[in-house]
Amino acid sequence: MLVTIKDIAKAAGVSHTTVSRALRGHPAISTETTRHIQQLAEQMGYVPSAVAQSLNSRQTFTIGMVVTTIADPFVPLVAEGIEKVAQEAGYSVFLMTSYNDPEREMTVVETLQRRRVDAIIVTASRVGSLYGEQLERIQVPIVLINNQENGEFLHSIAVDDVQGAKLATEHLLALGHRRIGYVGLLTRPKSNAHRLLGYQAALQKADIPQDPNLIFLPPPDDDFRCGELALSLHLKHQATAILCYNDITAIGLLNTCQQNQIAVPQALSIIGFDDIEAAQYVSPPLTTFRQPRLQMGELAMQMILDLLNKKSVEDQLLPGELIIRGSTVQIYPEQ
Amino acid sequence: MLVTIKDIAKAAGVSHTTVSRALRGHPAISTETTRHIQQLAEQMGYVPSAVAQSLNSRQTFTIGMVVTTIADPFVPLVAEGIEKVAQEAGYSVFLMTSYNDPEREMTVVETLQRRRVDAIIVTASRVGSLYGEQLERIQVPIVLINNQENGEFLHSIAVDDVQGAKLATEHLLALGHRRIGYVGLLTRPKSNAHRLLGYQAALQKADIPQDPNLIFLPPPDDDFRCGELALSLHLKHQATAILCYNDITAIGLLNTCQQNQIAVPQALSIIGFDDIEAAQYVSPPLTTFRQPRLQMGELAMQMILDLLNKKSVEDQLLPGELIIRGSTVQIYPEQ
DNA sequence: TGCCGTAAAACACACGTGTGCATAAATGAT
DNA sequence: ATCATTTATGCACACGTGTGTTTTACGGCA
Repeated sequence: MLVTIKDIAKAAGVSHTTVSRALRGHPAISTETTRHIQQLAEQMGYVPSAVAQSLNSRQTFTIGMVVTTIADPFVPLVAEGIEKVAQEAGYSVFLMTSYNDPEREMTVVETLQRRRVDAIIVTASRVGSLYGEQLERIQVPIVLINNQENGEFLHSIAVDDVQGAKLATEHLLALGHRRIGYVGLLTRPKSNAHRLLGYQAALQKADIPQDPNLIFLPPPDDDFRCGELALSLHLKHQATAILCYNDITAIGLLNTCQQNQIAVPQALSIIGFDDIEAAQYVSPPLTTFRQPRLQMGELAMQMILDLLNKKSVEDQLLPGELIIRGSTVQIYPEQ
Repeated sequence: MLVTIKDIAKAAGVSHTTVSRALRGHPAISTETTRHIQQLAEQMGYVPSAVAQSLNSRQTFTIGMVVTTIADPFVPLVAEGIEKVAQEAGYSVFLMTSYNDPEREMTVVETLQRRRVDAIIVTASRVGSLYGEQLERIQVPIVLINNQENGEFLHSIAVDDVQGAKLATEHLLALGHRRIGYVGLLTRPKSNAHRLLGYQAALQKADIPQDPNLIFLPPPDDDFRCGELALSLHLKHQATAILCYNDITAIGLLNTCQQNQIAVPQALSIIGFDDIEAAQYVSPPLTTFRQPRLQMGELAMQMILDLLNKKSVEDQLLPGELIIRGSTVQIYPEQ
């Protein structure tokens, strides 16, 4: 059995109250008693029960981190940022996966409530949008990271999708491309709309007429597979460059190009979004718009801490950064 | 404030005891009262407090998952397996990262103890080996996944490193390679030793004399960087194939080859270990030994459940599978 | 009518920790 | 020497839930 403050009290010949106070350095306890009790606690290997403390204080120092799946390449670095800041502030993190499965989403919300988490961070999941009412009933600070459709009462951190797609498109324009395609994903309605918007804004600013054939929205499928299908933008519609919704899509496209003997970037420039780890390893290495994932996690947890301290917080729209690698190149004049 | 069973009791005009029993379907409570109370609980939005239940039952239905970093490409899929099985069994998972930093490792162990987790799973971290005594004192089932140096009192799940390296080497031998190099990592002493063993066993079985120059153990560094350095095995020591400690190392090597105009696999075959996601995206796609990561996570959590149910369990040494892709090829006779 | 058995619900306590208040002892002031 | 004040500690209760035991009420039976 584990050592409790009552055990220490018995050993020291005092009441458990005194032990409790001595251990937290309460001024009303004499220096000598305090020292003695602390020493005794050390000897007996006492470790306070967070469970009992939580029950008493109505704070668990626990947060729920909801993700669609931790295996999504976007998620781990965000999780790392969250966990790091949380741990430093004395909070522990519950990992909960929803798989975009309604049943599991229900389970997750119910579990968060049962566990009495102090706050919730939802990353790239539908939970934030679909279960808004349930989440709100928990009466706990909630921060959403890159969520689709955010409710107005929730706090959020997101990367500036519009700006990102705009920068990426402008990069391609600067390289001389005029027929630039966009591959979107309907499974991420909000950020897809924003990235499309950025793409269109860049074209418009450069006075390039928009060709609807160059916007490709494949039916919902594997991200990678969507990239493979996007090759038609090049084959059928003469795109010389393609902006992909994310890196997985871009890598899928890259892959098909290799199988079809289409030289990247010589024949086709490809640009991704996110800058996942794999982006730098493929060949050619992928030009992409980097999302500051670690920072997003850190900021989200910091925002939670501020909310718990009743500080006022503001939603953040982070800038991101275009990383130029080998998959984009100046268009050949003869084309 | 949240609804408690006392609130329900007041509303129903009974004692909280009756409510508690009614909610869990105790036979001593009349069917009518039970129905009435359950209905009331539903209406009032009652969600039981796991904290209070834990204090009372001395079970938290919580496990600690310790990883070096969740950003390690090996980890997320293992974590997914753990979380999935845990959630189905009513357990929640604390994510704790140690970063191989002694101070944080101490914090993690202490936190696990404070939180009164029912069990612990340690993945690819030193925590399992270095803090054996502290962990043991927690008096809780512990399962280690692919750990370095396992203590004898802990349970473990690991992939068969010897067999994996042997299969990989035999694959290269079958392709006609005779000068096969091995790049190891000193930061993972145990699995490195095992993989080296498998490599040597395959050579011996094929009656190939061993050349110490073909075994390269770079000084501790970034896994990727170690791969880059391993190019010397080819340039200085005429290796026609190189077995790398893991995929990151293999990709590092692959990268250098491309920068130095060395054709892979024509001039040099490369083989990795793990089969991380990126392995299939690089070009040429990487031949590698796949670790069943999802399954490892699931098995680990299942083992925990068995241990908690006092079933006897056995340490597992899983087989893995050689995935042949494009980075290995029949050696050219003229070489 | 009195006894007993049974059903239904309440009482009392436990889990481990923390806090307001009362109490006891020690100190100082008059 | 007495009272006020400070110092140090203990008591009682709270947090929300669960369980062994007791109480209450009711009906059946002798």
